[in-house]
Amino acid sequence: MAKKELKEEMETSAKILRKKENIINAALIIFSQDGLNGARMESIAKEANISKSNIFYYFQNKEVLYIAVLEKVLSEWLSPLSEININQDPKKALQTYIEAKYEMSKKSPAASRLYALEIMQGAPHLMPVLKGPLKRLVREKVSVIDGWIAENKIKPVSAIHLIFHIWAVTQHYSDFSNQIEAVSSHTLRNKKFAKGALDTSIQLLVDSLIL
Amino acid sequence: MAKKELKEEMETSAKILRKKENIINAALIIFSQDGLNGARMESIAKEANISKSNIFYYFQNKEVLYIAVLEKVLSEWLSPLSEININQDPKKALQTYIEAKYEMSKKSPAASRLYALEIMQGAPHLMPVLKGPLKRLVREKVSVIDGWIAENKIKPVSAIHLIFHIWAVTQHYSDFSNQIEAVSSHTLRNKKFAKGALDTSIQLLVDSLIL
DNA sequence: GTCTATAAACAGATAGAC
DNA sequence: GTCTATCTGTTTATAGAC
Repeated sequence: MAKKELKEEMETSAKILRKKENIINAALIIFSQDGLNGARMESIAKEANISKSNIFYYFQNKEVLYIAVLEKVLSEWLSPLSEININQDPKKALQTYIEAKYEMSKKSPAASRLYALEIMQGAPHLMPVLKGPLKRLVREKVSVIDGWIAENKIKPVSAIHLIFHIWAVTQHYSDFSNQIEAVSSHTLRNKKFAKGALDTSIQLLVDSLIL
Repeated sequence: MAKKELKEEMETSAKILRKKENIINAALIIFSQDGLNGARMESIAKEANISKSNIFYYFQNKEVLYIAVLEKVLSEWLSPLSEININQDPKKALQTYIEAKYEMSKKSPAASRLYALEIMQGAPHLMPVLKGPLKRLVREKVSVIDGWIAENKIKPVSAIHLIFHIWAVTQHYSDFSNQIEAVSSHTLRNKKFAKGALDTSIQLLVDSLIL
């Protein structure tokens, strides 16, 4: 019966997705530590609690798996920027954006590291996204910020460099947490320390621009 | 004759150092792209224009070479912070520090990336330096900045987070140059763009603190 | 679908000629 | 000192039992 077959197919499909999801999550942890070349399929298998060959049942090869991990990470990684628009209050909009970036870095440090590794290695799998959708998105937000300046709502500042500064800081507290912890004995997991980091960013990157 | 032998030994030694230097420079390029595990000795050999086995004549194994590269990078990487002291004018001192960090990132992007990769992978070879000399250095500079605040020379700010913000930005323009170039079509090699980056950092991280 | 066993390719390191 | 050839251990990927 067609209806039953369809239901079974959906269940199977959902099951496959869950299995793939499990592998992708394990792969994210390993790839984010060692990069594409440095990561070992054996380590991913161990992390996922399955056999190495089982991974190859779901993913053709290492690179296909890597790209699947990147795609999962990317969508959520670039989304908060989209929220900013010209009708918002500048202080509130920028503050919300920075908070969202901090929140993501804290929630998904592995995703942050993987993104950083990919970019630092020349973004071989990501360059089209950077040059296409991300570039358009940034250009759009630059004109929003320029609009605020033109309306005398914030002090003059280079919009694109402001965006880069925000990216720099939020990425740094996540990716360099080892150094930060070694030097200061704190990480973003410490609430007071996290508040200090965020407050300093707001003070330097937002409040300093408010007239 | 003793004098002649000594001279020959020194020449040999200098020659060995030059050879080692050549290998280290090639290794820096490869390690900074792929990290310790991801890098291939074959790639380093090719970059150095010698055979793979020749590298092993000068360096016992891959890790010894990696540590030699790290040591070369590290000394110059952490030095500019030392210059800051309480008797300087705050604006000038911070500005000079930021300029020095930008200059280094521009001059040695590979060194910057290698340092970032090592930190992101848990700093297995660098942790003692971070927890020892770097931590002491930072603590010292925090008290310099706190001194400026106490003397009402700059606005109140979290000194350690200010330092982290400066590190974040200078590291970012170097390590994420691929993303920056993809998005903005410029790099720090473009003088006008580099000036825009530096000016924005000074505006946000220094001038905003001046009373 | 998942596993064990194994093939095939690769990479670090060594041996030995020159 | 530098190279080519090779050894040895790993690692990706496949074959085949269950």
